[in-house]
Amino acid sequence: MKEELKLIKRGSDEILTEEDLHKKFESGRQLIVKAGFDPTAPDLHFGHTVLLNKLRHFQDLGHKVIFLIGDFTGRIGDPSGTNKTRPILNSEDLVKNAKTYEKQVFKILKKELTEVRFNSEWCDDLGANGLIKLASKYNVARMLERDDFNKRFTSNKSIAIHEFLYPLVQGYDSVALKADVECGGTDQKFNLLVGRELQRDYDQEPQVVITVPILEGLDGVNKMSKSLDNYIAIDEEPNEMFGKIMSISDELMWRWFDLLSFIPEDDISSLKNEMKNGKNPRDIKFILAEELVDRFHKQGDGEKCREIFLNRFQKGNIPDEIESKTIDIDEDSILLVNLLKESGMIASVSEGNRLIQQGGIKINSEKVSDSKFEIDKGTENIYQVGKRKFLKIKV
RNA sequence: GGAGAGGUGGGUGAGUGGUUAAUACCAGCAGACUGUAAAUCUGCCGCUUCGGCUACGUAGGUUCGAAUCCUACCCUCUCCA
Repeated sequence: MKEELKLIKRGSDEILTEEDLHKKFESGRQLIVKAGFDPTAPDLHFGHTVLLNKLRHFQDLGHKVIFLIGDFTGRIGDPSGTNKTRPILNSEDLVKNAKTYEKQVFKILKKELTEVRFNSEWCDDLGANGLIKLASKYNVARMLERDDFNKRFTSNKSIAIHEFLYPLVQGYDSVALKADVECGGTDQKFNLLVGRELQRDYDQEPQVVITVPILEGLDGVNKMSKSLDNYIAIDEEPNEMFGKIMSISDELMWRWFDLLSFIPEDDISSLKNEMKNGKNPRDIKFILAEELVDRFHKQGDGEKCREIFLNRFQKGNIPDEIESKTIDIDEDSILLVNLLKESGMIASVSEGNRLIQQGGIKINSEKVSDSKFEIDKGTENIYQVGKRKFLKIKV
């Protein structure tokens, strides 16, 4: 029993309440563990995996995970401050997104212990009456306990009524599913707790709320999200993934070790010591990068990526595998900048000229300094833009 | 229903008739350096057939000249009811 608790506690921010969780474990039955996901963002990234890992832990203990896609709540829009109206997805898109989710999610979760559900299943039937009834279970004073609402309320910023519905509906999901446990990011704490309250109202045993920390994105400051473009998707190409991990700051690296790595905590501490004693932080970052690439791709891919990485940057070598492309032209020759634009390596001719000026463009490892450089028809060369964009182009 | 504030380049945000393709910061990109795509430093950061062209919510207008003034419209926010 103690072991179970320990596993769940690792990497969790809060467990509300631990005592309740203990009791649920004691009961010996299979628990229903719920976690909600946005229907619009099927690109799972590292940030999501903090939560998914936690769910996986429950599965390792034999419990059932409900992967809830909030298609109904998605229409409301989470009151996360910037609330833009979200597009209402048609059922076709929903099915498509769900499929994409499933494809990615099972890299972490066990299929046989996972159930994918949509909350429109029960929310659509709720109707106006049901919604009003649901709304009557909670009150404004309690809503305003939520930090975000509270801030906006006291500073006279607008809070739309429907924003109050979001936590309610999310909480109602827990009622509908008879959830025993709900996991979510720390930013979801309030919403998760509403679920607990509502279940009590519906004469259910209240769910245990488990929050996991929010992972900072590549910039090291903001939370990882697609819209900030500071994320690493879990189905990202191995070398790209490896490189992106290497690009995080040495400081952020430790945070990622804590939240993403499965390396025992003691080993992480000794790595910290090694760095203090002069070990190159890069080599420690390699450990993290390899572990994560291995996890989301094939075992051993991480090592390959490291070799390629070293090769490319230490020796300035050109990678072994380069995508190739053929561009047709009418004339006998084409301006280099135009060719690069055609191939999609650069966005505009102006950008190309700038890059040439700054010495950022190479052909077959030769730096180009002439912005009027022409490429003859019938040639095939390796073009390099910056340090990591390579393309073999046949003209 | 009444009163007010505001919409500027990817973001934040200056600029209130003329060296303003538009201050600054952030992000981004390149280069240098480092046994990291860390940190730091430097440069760049609308598009272009390099003559220009298109840009400051939208559409008109005033003017030699407007992001800056006028008119209408759209949108966002706040306060009072």
